[in-house]
Amino acid sequence: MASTLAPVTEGGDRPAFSIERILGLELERPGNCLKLHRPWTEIAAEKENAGNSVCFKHHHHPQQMKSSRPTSNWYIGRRPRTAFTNRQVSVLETVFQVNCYPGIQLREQLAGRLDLDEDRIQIWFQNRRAKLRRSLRETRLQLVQSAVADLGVRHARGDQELTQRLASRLQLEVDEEEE
Amino acid sequence: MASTLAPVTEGGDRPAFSIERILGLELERPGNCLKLHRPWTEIAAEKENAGNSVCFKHHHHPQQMKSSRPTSNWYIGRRPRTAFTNRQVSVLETVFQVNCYPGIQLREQLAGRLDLDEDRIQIWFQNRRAKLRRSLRETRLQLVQSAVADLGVRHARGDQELTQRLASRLQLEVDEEEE
DNA sequence: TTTTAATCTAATTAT
DNA sequence: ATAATTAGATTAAT
Repeated sequence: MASTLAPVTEGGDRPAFSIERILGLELERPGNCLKLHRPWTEIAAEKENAGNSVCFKHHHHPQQMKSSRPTSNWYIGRRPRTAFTNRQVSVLETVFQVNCYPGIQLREQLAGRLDLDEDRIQIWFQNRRAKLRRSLRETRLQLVQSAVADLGVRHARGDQELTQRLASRLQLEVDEEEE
Repeated sequence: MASTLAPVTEGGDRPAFSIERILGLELERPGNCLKLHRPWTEIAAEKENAGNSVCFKHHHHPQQMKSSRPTSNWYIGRRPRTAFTNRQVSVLETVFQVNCYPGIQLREQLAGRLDLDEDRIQIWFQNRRAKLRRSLRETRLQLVQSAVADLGVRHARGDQELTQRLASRLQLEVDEEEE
C-alpha cells in the first residue's frame, strides 16, 4: 500500500496466466513443471547463445518478449520494488536496534503502524540482517588486515615474543566470532 | 484470515515488545543486536549444557521460559501455522502443475480467489518446490541404486561390455540432471 | 511419527 | 544500495 502502484501492466487486461485458465486446463501435462532450480537463468543463457544481446534480466515482462519459445512465458514477474519512505525506514531502523528478530506480533504492529504488509516487514528485516552481517564481516576483515600489518611492523623490529602473543590472541578472537 | 486465530497469548494483554515502548527507548544500546546467525541455537545449547533437559525447541513462547538470561526473549513468536482447506490445497496443486514459479500477479490472483494472503501463497510454493525437489532426489537415488544392483548382476554374468556401456550412460544422465 | 507451514541464511537477481 | 526471489536447512505444529 506504500507507493507501490503496481507498474506491471502485463499488456492490457488479458492476463496470460489467470487462475481461471489454469483451472480450466485438463491437467494433461505431467512433464510441465519439471524445470526446477531457477529455469530462467537457463533461458537467459539460451538467448545469449542465440546472439541476441537483449538479456532476459532486463525484461521482467516475458510476455512482451518476442521469443521463439512459447515456454518462456511461464514467469509473470516479481513484486514491484517497494519504495520505503524516510519515516518508515527510520522506524524500522530504530526497532532493529532493539530487536533484529521481530516475531509475528511486533511485525504485525509495525505493519499496521507503517501502513505496510507484514511480509514487507519480514523481508526488510532479513535484508537488514544480511547487511549487518556483511558489514561485520568487512570490519572483521579490516581488523585482521591491520593486525597483520601491525604484526609485520613488530616483527621487523624484532619483537618476537610480543608478535607471537598477539598472533595467538588474534586467532582466538577470530575463531570465537565464527560460531 | 484462514482459521489462524492467533493462539500466541504472550502473557495477556501487555505486549513485551510494543513499538511504542521501543520507539520510546533512548537507543543507548549499541551492543544489543549483535547476536546474528540464529542466536536461539546458542541459547538452546546453553540450556542443554546447564543440565536442563527441557529444550528450547519445544517452547515457542520464550517469555514463558524461566531463563536466567534476559536476552532470551528476543523471540516473540512465529506466525500461527496456517491450516489450508482441502479446496485451497487442491487449487494450489492444480496451479503448481502448470506453473511452479508463479509471479506476483498470479500469486495475487490466487490470494484473492482463495482468501489467503499473498505471502502465504509464496511460502506455499516455496515449500512445494522443496518437496518436489526432495522427491526427485529420492527417485534419482533409487534409480541409481537399482542401476548399480543391475550392474552387479550383469557383472556377475560376465557381461562386461554391456556393463560398461550402462555405467557410462548412467553417469551421463546423472550429470545432466545436476545443472 | 510424518508432513509441511514458518523461519532463517546465503547467494543472487534486478530496480 | 537494497527490495525481491530462490535453494537449502531447520524449527515446530499437526
